Amino acid sequence: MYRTHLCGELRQADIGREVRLSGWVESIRDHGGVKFMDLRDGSGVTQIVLHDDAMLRGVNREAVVSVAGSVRARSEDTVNPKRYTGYIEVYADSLDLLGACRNMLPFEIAESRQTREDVRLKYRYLDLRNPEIRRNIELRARVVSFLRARMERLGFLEIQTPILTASSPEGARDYLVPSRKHSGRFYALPQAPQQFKQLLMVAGFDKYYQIAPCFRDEDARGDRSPGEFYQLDFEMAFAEQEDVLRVAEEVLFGVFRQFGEKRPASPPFPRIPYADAMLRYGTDKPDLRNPLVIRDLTGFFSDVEFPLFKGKPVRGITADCSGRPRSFFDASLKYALDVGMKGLGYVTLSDGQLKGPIGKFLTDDKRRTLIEEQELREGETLFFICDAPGDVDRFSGEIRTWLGEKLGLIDESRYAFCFIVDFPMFGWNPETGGYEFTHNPFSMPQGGLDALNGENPERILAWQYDVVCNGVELSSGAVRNHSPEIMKRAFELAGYSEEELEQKFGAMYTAFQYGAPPHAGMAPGIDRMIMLLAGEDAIRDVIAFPLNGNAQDLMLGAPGEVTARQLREANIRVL
RNA sequence: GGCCCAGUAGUUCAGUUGGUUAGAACGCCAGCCUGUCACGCUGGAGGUCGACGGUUCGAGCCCGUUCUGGGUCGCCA
Repeated sequence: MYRTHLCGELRQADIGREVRLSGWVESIRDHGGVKFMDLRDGSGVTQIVLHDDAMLRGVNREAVVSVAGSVRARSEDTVNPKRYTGYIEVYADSLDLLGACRNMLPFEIAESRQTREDVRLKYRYLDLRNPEIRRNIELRARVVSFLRARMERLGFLEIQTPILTASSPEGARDYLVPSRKHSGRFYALPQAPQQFKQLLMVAGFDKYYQIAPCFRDEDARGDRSPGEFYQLDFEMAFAEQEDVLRVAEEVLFGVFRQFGEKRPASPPFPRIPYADAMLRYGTDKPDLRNPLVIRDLTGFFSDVEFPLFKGKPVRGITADCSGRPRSFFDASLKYALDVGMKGLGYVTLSDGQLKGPIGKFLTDDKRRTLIEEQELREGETLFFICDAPGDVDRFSGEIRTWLGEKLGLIDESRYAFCFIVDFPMFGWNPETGGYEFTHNPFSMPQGGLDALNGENPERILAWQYDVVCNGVELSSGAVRNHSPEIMKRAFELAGYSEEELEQKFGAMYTAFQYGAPPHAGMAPGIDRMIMLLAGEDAIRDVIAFPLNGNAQDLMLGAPGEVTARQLREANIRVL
């Protein structure tokens, strides 16, 4: 009744047809005797030609109308080659106003991205009419559909896990839901389906996945939604680290090849041990498109009389800065100071001589050694980063990224994936004076019980891994600890008694005593995946109805106040 | 919670050293226009300069407080 075709469908082959189109009025160009209307729906835009003033009564931009008419060819000098439908137009015989647009628009649909974000979010349904935003949401739908198909082809079963669940003692802040029937008690929304998926392994569903909503009450970032986000959560029984990484390679490469505007490198993705990543890239989420690497120069400087570097770790980054003016090096120093470094030294190999602020502290012998060991070529500059052991890696990483960007070394045409593996299991917390889990308490320590009993805890590695793409952390995962004995000992090292372990993770601890298979998994973030695929910088641009940075829904007004009766029923008194 | 930036018309912004009636573009309203496609032309309406307080003869502009938004750090096992 409302339409025979979509607005983006009609072509020259349809000339002569009687059609009916429905959609939103994108623009009206009134020339007096003849009027043109662009009619838009999700598929595209078609030009309508009208001659009757009465037809347009009450019709303005963004009103919803239905037009019946005939498809006609455009004359050669009036075609619009910028549109697929630009070789035809629809001569309107009648027009029905289905939904008037009564209010002045809060912003121009086509330029909504230039508008203040809080206004966009308040009228998100208008923002979503913008084809640029709509494309992201369509992309998201296709990606999710692809992920489901691919996971199922690999033999995974999608299982929904509860949204109303128990508060978990570790990790992020929970969203709490008061219980009506149990006064003073609370559900929590899941931060991740972690425990459920592991219990599914115990139950014998040996390949589980889910497009899983996750809820965490933490502050937002550009690449982190406040409140809620989605993960491609999966878990495999009778699997070790390599089994999981191969699934991740297949799925991620598949989705990035099919939907990405850039070129993903083929699997296998590099496996980089955490310690190497920190040394070579200064971060555990390196952007491998940046060819610069960090070298350890601590040994080289150990016998150099240079007070600023005395007794501290030193790192070096070699970059070709030839042709860069003095201001470039001043800017590099300014950046270093901005991020909290005390300085940034460098030497440049020029006419076979090392020139620059640090050069004069080196003997001729050391200069030769430096040039040879670092394989310095004419015109290249070696930057020195020196700071406290806890800071030097991070600062080196900042300088590596800055140099890569400023020197234009980042290859924007590709997706560079890697796995970071071999994360440390424990870290020393000077405040509590004890060891604590650095990542996930459910991870299996490498070396198992023997390592926990024999090794220095700080040297124990976990079967724990991250997926990183272009410097963005896409996922964490781990081989899980499925042995009650090992779990007990691991928690003991982190300062928990068996009673506390049972109290906090009772269901899992008990379940693992009834025959638990070895299992492993991960959970790539869907929102970040779409962000990379769509080339967006803000995660809100790939979510249909995102919360703002303060975790508010400006459209529906959440969080909002509730009635006294609702509070009474929930057994809540507001302070 | 800390730090940085921004709040002026529906939207995006300009606003000089503190000085007459706060401007522009787009949008909106009215009129004209038979080939536009970001149509064009003419005219018009539209402002608590985020709020409060202070300095001053005089504040959009200077000072203080506060609110809102964006970014960032903390946080995110």
